[in-house]
Amino acid sequence: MVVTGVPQDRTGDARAFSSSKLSVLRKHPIFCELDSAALDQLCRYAKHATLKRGATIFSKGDPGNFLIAVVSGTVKISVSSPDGRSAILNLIGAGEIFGEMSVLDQQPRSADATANTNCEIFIIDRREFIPFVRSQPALAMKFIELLCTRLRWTSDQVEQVILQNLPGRLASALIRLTEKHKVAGGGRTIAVTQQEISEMVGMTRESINKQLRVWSTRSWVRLEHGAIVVLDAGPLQALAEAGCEEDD
Amino acid sequence: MVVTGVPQDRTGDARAFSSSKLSVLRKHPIFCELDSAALDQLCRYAKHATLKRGATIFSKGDPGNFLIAVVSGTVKISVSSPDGRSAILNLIGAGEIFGEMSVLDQQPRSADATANTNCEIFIIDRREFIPFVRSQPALAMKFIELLCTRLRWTSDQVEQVILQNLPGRLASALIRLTEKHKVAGGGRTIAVTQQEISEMVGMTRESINKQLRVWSTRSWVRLEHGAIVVLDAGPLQALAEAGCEEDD
DNA sequence: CTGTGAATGTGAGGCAACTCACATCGGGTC
DNA sequence: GACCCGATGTGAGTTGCCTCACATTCACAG
Repeated sequence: MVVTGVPQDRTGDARAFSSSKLSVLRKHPIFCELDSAALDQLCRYAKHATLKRGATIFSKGDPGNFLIAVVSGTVKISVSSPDGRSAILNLIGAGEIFGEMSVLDQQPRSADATANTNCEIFIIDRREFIPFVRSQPALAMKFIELLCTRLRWTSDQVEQVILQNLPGRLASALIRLTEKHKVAGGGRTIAVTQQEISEMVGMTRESINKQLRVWSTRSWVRLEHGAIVVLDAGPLQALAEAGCEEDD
Repeated sequence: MVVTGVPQDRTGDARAFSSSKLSVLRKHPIFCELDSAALDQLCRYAKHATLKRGATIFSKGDPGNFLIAVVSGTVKISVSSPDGRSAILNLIGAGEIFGEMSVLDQQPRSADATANTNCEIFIIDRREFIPFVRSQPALAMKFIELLCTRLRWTSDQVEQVILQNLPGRLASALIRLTEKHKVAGGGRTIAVTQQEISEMVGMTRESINKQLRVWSTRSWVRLEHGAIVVLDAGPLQALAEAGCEEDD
């Protein structure tokens, strides 16, 4: 029901991870300003787990009893229709947390979370976490910021999907993804498959592929296996902002 | 830039509104648990204003220096593309608040807000409000809940727009709107025009009209001027959950 | 009760994106 | 290196929704 097919902390010794837990949590923007004592307490709550690609972390409709910090790998947040199509709402990478919404508002999970690659995660239980938040007032403000970030991301997605056509949506998605992993320099590699992009923008893989091919002949992007490299963000930015214009 | 073409509190006497302010704010789920002293303080911060239909409250990209409580009327939260098409992200009715996101995270407005009907509103400035929130720890938790509600609403919208076809999207939108103004009883009237619905689901008014006509012949809905009455939510619910199925 | 503008109703024709049906490529594993 | 499977590339035919171009109805102001 919770983490399926996943042995939890095979060492059996929680302290074996406590130093790495500390260093991982300390780096997270949500927790980085906590004092050592608080971080230490949080580490004791955090349970370590490893997941195989494809493992279900939670499903839409589940009660939301825990939040998750991703140590390595990526997690896919998605919803799916009865006929098998699915929409990717977000991809959560190393150093990010997710699943906080249901923990905070006690409502059921609003989407599915699955391991998109093999993953290493920390699980923090609601029963321990909520009192912890109450004891750390600054943490509530951090969560407000996090929720605002999520809301902006999701609103952007609505805006694109409703207002833009294929080239515009794809360009917007690429820009959003390059901005997420803010790396300096011109060529930004986005580690997603074309299938994944297609599920993020709500169009078919075939259509996405054809558009990307066009752009690759113009050297706006380079296509690799399991990745897209944005070579020239300029024209893509222009397309993303144009709303529903031509691509040619 | 802020409230355009709007005389602010024409009486010139803030106290003339203080009792009504109090009664309005007290009713709001965000503020209802505050003690009288705190509510009183909040009322002193709240500036009263009336807006004509179509008035701009804020625009996408503006700095977010105030939050708004709607006393009467409805406010439209929308984004628009350069070619004039627009997408409605939310409709805010009497008793609700909006514009909190930019106030909380200090980022620019992510959408436009305009008076969808003549409105009466309270404006609360960020400079006064943020210290107030910090002095009322319970209020932060309330805002976390509010943001979670917004996030669920917006995620739902993404899900619908990506996964569903016209009948499914329209059905989902109608269900969501009936649930928002939770009124007991079978026939629920939704006070929106077909144009507005079309901008919420991202399809043309013509397409929406044709679908609604089909449903009205089956007595699932009744069409009125500026409103849609849901007579039988059952089949609509089924369509909304079916994802991308037929409507017949 | 008459004019006016917003909201609604309806049809004909077009096209962007989908569906389906493949071929190809790459990176693993045995 | 032989196999396999997931990812990518590509074309031909189909369709759901859009576009455009109107008629009609309602609400309200004068």
